[in-house]
Amino acid sequence: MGQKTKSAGRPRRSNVRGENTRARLIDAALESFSTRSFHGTGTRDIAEAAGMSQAAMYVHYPTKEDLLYQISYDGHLEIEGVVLDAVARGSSPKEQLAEVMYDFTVWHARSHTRARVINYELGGLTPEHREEIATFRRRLEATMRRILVAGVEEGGFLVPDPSMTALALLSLGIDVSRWYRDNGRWTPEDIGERYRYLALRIALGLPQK
Amino acid sequence: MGQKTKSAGRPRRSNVRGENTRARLIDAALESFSTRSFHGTGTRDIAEAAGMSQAAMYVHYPTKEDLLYQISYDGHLEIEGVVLDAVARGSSPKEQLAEVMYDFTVWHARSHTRARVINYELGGLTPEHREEIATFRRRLEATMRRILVAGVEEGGFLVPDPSMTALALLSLGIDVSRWYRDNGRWTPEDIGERYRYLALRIALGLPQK
DNA sequence: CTCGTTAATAAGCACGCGCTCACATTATCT
DNA sequence: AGATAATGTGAGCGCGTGCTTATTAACGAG
Repeated sequence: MGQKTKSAGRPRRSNVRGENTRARLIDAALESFSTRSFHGTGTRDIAEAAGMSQAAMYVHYPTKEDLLYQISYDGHLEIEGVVLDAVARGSSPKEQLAEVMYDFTVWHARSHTRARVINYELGGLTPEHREEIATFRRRLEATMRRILVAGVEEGGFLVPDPSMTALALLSLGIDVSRWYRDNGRWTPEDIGERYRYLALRIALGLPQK
Repeated sequence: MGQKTKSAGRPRRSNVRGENTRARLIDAALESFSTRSFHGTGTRDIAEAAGMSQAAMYVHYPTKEDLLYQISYDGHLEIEGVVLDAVARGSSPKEQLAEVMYDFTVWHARSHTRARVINYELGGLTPEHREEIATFRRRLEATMRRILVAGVEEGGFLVPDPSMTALALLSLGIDVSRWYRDNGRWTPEDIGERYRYLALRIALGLPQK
């Protein structure tokens, strides 16, 4: 009672008709949030870049913040999928760490636009939405931590503080989205390979082939 | 000719009279930029937090962007000092890497407010100012790279790609400012020690004492 | 004491902001 | 075909934005 009806609840998924329009809005918002930041982007900019009137945007998203929320939600869902797939492919902690680190890093380089928004623009979310995204991130940290703990228990890993080390490994991948530039000297795959190597050195402490 | 006189040139350092006032403005801007982002902060917010009228701010800084520039400039100068001091304290690449990584990380945790602004709000700078800050950052990367290259040449380090590894090591420290929270479970020194250890494992590949 | 400089203010200007409204058009369903 | 809901628009509202202006007070040097 007395609750605002606006901007609450799950990401919307109404009929098919406006699907394409919504995708264009998301793309436009993504691009602008990434380069000019959430607060630096106007709703007019977004609508114009998506090729429609400003009011049309409000047909699909009730607030500008909802665009950011949708982007953040979808992005975190996607990363979670990437990471869980990578974990599933590995049959030992060492393999899992290698797979996760590679995919996580490659994703952050390849999708650096999206990654920048979902990592650095969370301050634009409402407290409720921010908290919802935070649980995604806690799950991610727990997944990484679990791999390290398993590796330690099986005897291969030497990791004195799995909690902080998990944070550090994720840090490496996340921060790629900050410094990565298209047309730089490395491809996302180059970086993924190097970072996988770094992760294994951190966990195993021995030079890897 | 035709150049805008405003917002150009080095950080200002006029007479002593307003020194304290300027410091208050910088502190207020720092706090607000850090939590609400550059574009999310109003000049009225800054002035009020600094305990003066909005117009008084313009006596000391010609634009809001100049506040950000001053913060960024001073911050990068400070980090550069921290890093160069650490390098000077080490008498071998291994010692230098250890010292730099510790101090760099501790600084980013301890000064996470400043660090967040100077790492994540650079998009608010004018292109000229942004470029000026970029040279600070290139120098920093070069310093780290030089340590790694020296360590490889002296035979102790196993680092296949010093450029990317230098970036990764700096990444680790920088990203601490993103996730660090006061009253968290670790002190800045805890994180510094752990990260020094990570750096040595990355460079040397062997478990360190 | 005078004069130029620095510091501070209250008021306000032009404009851009997020968002709404009344209304038109279009697609879908019965 | 006609009803219904979804999709789109132009105009505009109230307000907050960065910044300026006119003015006054305090200060330091000659």
